[in-house]
Amino acid sequence: MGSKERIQRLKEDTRVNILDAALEIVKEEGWQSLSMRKIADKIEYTAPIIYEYFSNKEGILLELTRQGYIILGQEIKAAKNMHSKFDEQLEAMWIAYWNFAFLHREYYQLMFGVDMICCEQKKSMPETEHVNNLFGDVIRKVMKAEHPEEDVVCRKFYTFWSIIHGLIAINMVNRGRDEAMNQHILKDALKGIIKYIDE
Amino acid sequence: MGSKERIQRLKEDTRVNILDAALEIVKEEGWQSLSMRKIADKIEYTAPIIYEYFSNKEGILLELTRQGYIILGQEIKAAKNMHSKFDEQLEAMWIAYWNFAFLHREYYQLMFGVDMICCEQKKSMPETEHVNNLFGDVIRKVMKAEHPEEDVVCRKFYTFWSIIHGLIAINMVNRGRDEAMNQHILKDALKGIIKYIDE
DNA sequence: TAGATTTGTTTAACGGTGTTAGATTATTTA
DNA sequence: TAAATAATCTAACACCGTTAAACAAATCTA
Repeated sequence: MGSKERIQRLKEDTRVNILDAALEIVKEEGWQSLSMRKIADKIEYTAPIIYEYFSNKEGILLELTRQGYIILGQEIKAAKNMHSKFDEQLEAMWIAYWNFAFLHREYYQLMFGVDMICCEQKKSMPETEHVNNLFGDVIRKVMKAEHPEEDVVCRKFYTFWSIIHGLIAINMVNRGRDEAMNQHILKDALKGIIKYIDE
Repeated sequence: MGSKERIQRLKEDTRVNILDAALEIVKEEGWQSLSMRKIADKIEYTAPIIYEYFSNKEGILLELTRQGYIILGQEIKAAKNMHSKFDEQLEAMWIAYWNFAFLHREYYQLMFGVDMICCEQKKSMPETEHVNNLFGDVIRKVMKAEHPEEDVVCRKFYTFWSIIHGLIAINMVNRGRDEAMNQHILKDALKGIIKYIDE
């Protein structure tokens, strides 16, 4: 009677295999050339089988987006825990965000690419919310005011995010640029904004 | 014998028609659903005829990118000419950049979308260079140093660009957000960076 | 164990994509 | 008017996401 569960586990396996295969293809050939048939090839099935596990291609992308947010959340949390001062925490967290973008380039492109899909579904994803809250909490603590208005915290977060995302995006299209220069820009910008944060 | 030129003019016309049709489709349905056949439909030809005017789809996108840079360049120049002080010029230019992104959303997405094509060909496009120089010139003037190193000017430009681009990108995916808040963030960020520029 | 039922998987197809080669029509030239 | 050239289309190729139907394999039922 345990065979039910064994089979359930096997099914769960191919679900994971699909996601892994997709990511592997993207790493090799980019998002543009990810196709259902290629995924099927890689897991040694035919294409329609994928629809037993995901409702469509977007379903796969959405799941990978979730994976990305989970990884990002972990790495940001880890970076935070390396420091005790709030402003140092904040800086470390954004640097972790930056590193994530280049260490997991494919995830980042999927999660924050301009053209990208979803948007509505992404909003109602708890993993997204979680990452945002991680930043919100620390920003709130860095700010001098006792009970800063939620509005202002949100604005600060957006300002940060914009700067980092802009840096990353521009560095991704003009890729192969001077890495040292970028690190310099990043630290410069962070310092400037963190100082500027408690006005 | 003037008929040669008349025909040449007609050919030039359909070239323009192709580009116009493409842009119109994108405005109606987005970049995702732009197809050669739809363009052909709109100009009342069949698809293969387009290849008489452009080597492939990417050729069309590249030409539209160029158009975009020309418009952007004009609007930035116009904004600059409205002011005499250098720092005011710089602020106006970036606001013009911001406005371009939302006034010509499609162009902006094509020119600066993360996933996007080209990159190599875009580098060797004089129109791109021109826009960059417009900013470089003014940044150089705003800086206090007599002859600032080219390196530093470049870094400043990238910092600016990153911030604005990030703001725009994030505002485009989360579109329909509070416009007033964004204007506030934009002006805030600009003021901060312009002050910070002559360190 | 034989038959019925469910499950897993594939084949074949639809309508779409970018692109090319070849046939066809229209226009210009001699 | 006949030949040559230019303009345009038809048909096809190879790919894409997706679905319906057919098939095979395992499971359940009597």
